Amino acid sequence: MTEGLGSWKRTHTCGALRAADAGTTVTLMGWAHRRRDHGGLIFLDLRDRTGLTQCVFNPAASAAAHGRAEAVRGEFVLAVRGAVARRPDGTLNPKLATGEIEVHASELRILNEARALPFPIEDEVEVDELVRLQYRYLDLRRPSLYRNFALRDAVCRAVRDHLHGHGFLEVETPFLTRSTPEGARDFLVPSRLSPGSFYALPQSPQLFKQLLMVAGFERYFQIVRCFRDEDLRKDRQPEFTQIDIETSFLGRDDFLALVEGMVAEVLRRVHGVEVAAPFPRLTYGEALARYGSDKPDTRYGLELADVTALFRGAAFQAFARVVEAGGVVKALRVPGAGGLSRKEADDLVTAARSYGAKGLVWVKVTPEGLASPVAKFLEPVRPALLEALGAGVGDLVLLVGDAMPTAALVLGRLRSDLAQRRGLVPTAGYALLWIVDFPMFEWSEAERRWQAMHHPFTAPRDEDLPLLEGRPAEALAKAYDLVLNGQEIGGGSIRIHQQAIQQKVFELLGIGKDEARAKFGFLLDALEFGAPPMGGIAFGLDRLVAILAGEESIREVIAFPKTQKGSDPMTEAPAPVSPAQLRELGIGVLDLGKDR
RNA sequence: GGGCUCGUGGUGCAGCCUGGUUAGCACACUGGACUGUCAAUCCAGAGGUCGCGGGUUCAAGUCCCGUCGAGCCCGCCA
Repeated sequence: MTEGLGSWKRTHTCGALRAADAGTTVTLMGWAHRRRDHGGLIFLDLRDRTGLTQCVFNPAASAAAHGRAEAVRGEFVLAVRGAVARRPDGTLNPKLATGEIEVHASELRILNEARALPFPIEDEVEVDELVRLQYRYLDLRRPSLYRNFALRDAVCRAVRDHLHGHGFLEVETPFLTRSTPEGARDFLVPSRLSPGSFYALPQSPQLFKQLLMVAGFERYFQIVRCFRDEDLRKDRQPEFTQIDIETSFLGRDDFLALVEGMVAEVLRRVHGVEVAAPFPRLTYGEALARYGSDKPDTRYGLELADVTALFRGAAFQAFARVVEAGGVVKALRVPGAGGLSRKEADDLVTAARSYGAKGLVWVKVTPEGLASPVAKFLEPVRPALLEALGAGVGDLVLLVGDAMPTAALVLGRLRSDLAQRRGLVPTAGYALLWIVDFPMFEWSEAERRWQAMHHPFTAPRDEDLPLLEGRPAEALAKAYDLVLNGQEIGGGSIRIHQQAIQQKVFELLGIGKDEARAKFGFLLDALEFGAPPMGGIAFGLDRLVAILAGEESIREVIAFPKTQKGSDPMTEAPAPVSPAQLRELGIGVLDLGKDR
């Protein structure tokens, strides 16, 4: 019953025809979106990626075409030939771009049939994500999802055009490379030619892009897949895409200006939005103090306050001891939230604990005074506390006493939880923000050693170089993150381009001379052969596109994403391989059984 | 590694708390009717290992334990 295209050529897409086309004979191709069979007349909405066109089959006009249309079912692939006609008065459909016209079909070819679908091809149908992923090729037929990929394409094109226009070269770097210490868990690939040895898939092209700068390429970029074997989230996939950029001979501010131009170009081209450059900047210390986050959403207020001084030697022992030990007391005033129930208050305490706080003090400001489990201890500082926060009757005040940065981070997360729950987050608009002056190192209590906050190749600020001897905790880095609406969309730094400083940083990170030589020898060598000053950034493309598309999850902007367990329900990857394949690679699989 | 939520015809859900008729509804699907619909309408029909395994009970979709899968979160993600 199905047939080929023959000599037919598609003349128009299904989203193209307008009233002005009335009278032309056209050939459309696409999928049978919906069929309305009136016994005599059959209406058939033909869909391609551009839209819908109503085709009318009239037995009086063409009995053959009408006969074939009777057999058409959902998602059959069709070619329709006929004359464009203005729709009769009263039958125009304002919901369709093509709603002023219809095609009076004279010929119909059924190019392929389709089984009954597991779910309808419609926007806003709620289908279990597992089923969507099993039939992803059907899921992707939904117009809203197609739009996400058109948007993703437009973002990539804007990035490429902008960077090419500024002298950048797109260069590919290896996927099969070597495992490096620090950072995320590596995906490993066994080597057949060197049994027992493994490649690692890159967590990012970090080292290679620096080597391209040593090579004198000056301006490099790549839209490139990166791999990290960590647990998944709605904004984290094991393979994801970065816009990776590196430049030579640019200081931090010149580089940031260049990046701002690119981001502005993207927003202009995909959304027609003009953003003002330079973007606002906040130091890491300020962001932490004011918002309790290194990626604050500045579209709403709810800033934190520091009330440490009020609790020094205070009656409230829990806080007094924290202050004594060098900790801080941070406060968050939530205007008009004083009406929360006991359960809501308890939930806040539970959340605060899960975020790492030892506890959370909540205070309702009522006409009768303070309502709180610890109200009587707070009474002595009540006037000072209310004044410091500008709090009044009806407000809720949250207090966390702890070491920095814990106290601020806990309140920062409660701040964003509460803003969301109370509907304070604007749904439109873009708040772009640079966070700068990150610390070079953070202390890992678990490993009892310093860790690089950004990565081990990040340069310290010139004025902080001396701090590397003895006071590394105070050294700040030439690192920067770009934050969009409270999400980190990019991060980078000016790199160390002098071997001696790189060696010193490795030392502080507990990477000994021999280990550094063994794992990064090629980089250390390169730094001795005339490395230019360099710096760069990497954007999380998936996150950026998800935000621009208004999607919660990056899975909505990745064509074939993985589930939270890292599997693909369609291909059923990962899957076991044959013993022969393993033998060839010199690999045996351990039986880890129940209790590994 | 841990916490929470979910799993019932193809899809989305109800039934579970308080065990006991033939597991119900909507959409999709199949057949029929219908010449202006656009979520077409009307009539009829088919379709279920209630994720899987075990237990309690006279009796389990329902209660208990385990397990698998999905989602969200904590840890993790330089």
